[in-house]
Amino acid sequence: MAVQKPSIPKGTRDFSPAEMLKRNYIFGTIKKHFIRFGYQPIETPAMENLSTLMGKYGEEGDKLLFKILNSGDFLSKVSDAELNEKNSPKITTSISEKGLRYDLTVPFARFVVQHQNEINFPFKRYQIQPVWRADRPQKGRYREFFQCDADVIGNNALLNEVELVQLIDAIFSDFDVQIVMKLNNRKILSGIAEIIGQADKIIDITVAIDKLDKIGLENVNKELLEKGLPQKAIDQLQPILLLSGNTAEKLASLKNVLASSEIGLKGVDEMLEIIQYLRLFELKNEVELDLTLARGLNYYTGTIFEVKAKDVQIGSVCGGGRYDDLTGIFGLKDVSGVGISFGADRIFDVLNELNAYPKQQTENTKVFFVNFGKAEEAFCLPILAQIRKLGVNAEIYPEATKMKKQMKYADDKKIPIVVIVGEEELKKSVLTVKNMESGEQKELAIADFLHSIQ
RNA sequence: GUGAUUGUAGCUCAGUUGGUUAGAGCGCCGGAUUGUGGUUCCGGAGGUCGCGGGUUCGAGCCCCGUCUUUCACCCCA
Repeated sequence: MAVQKPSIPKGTRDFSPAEMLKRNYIFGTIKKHFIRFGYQPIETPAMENLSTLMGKYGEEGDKLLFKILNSGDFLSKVSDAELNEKNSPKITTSISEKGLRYDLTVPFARFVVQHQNEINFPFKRYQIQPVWRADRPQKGRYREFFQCDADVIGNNALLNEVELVQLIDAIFSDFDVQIVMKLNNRKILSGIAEIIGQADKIIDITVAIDKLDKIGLENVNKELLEKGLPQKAIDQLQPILLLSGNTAEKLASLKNVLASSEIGLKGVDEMLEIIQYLRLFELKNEVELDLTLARGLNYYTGTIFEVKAKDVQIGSVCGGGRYDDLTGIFGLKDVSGVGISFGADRIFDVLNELNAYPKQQTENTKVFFVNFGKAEEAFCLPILAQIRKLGVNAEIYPEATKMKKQMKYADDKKIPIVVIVGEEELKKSVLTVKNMESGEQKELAIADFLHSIQ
């Protein structure tokens, strides 16, 4: 076979040991806080039945699903007529019945329905796994990336939302990254659509006003007009989009504006309750009501969250919301859930840009033994075993090659302590211990050395 | 899916209007130093110029296609 140039698919990445150390720090930190808030781990398969995934993420989402070709002679079930039509979406259902998961929330809803009799509600689960999306990669967007999800399902109380805010605050404080937590409520957005008489256009409206920050009011209005909203409705929308003041003031004005919309008022009340709760404790980061926050996923029905890093431009690093009926489609009615998803890969990019990793790397090798030959090995191996038993990371070079090469190996791996045992040390039954940072070295008795590294 | 952009040594990049044998820095390997890394000095290996086609006496350079990189749009962690 001809030699082929090695490569990986577009939008995917390899991670080196140095990068994995950083990523494990991110996953470890997030996981630690998930557990502290009472979440329990689950995992689901990388692939789901396509029927589970299709139609959950809107029209765009369906296009961005990676589909898996059926095994075997997958074309045998497709008629010549269908093939000649060349209608890809139509044929997809005949040749593919599995797809890679697009997020962790929909598989979780499926999991909950499938295991409803074993689950103790309210069920707080966390899940840290990769997801796949077939869009074009660009800054902060990959085709394979990790999400770290925490969801509470089977409970309506707004305290769940409040705890998620605390969780977000705790995690980013731990990372030492400044963020803004933006909150909104789909019911408020529905109320707004209702009072301008465009309830059926809710998705177009939210998608357009989501861009207010980015493209400005004029362009948002232009887009709304293109989507078929009457000018009168757009005019009615203006004062709402331009609401100013702090969160409490905005909510007070909204209460007036949405007076005739039952659902809108409900949304305002929910936000008010959350704000009340948030007065009970201190947060390190700011929380604000952002009426332009819409979030694309259309299964959200209540509170929606989005978190942006203050010092790095990279889109949102965490997002989520409440979904009242995601399990309904799988046959379990009236189970509401709320959850958030941390974008580990974006957090990775943010921490890289800010160079915000802790200096202490606990996963690295701490003690390295230079290998001088069989007799020295026999002397060192029991000591090495004891060091490991003490919980200290340690290794020995696998063969007696040139010392220069072994020292360079230790230096490259940034191992802080090198133990040298050659003929002389062997005679005296001692260790020469070198501090790689200072360059100092001294002779130590075995017991003294073991004591010093504890 | 739309519009741009990128590709030359392991990495970062030079390479003249198309003209002999494609260069540098870093890294790698060896030596100076048969028991000492990170600094120094000397030497060496490493390239089908992303891939395929075309124009030309001649292509790393021009044209077409394709893949890849990065960015924006759509959408989104």
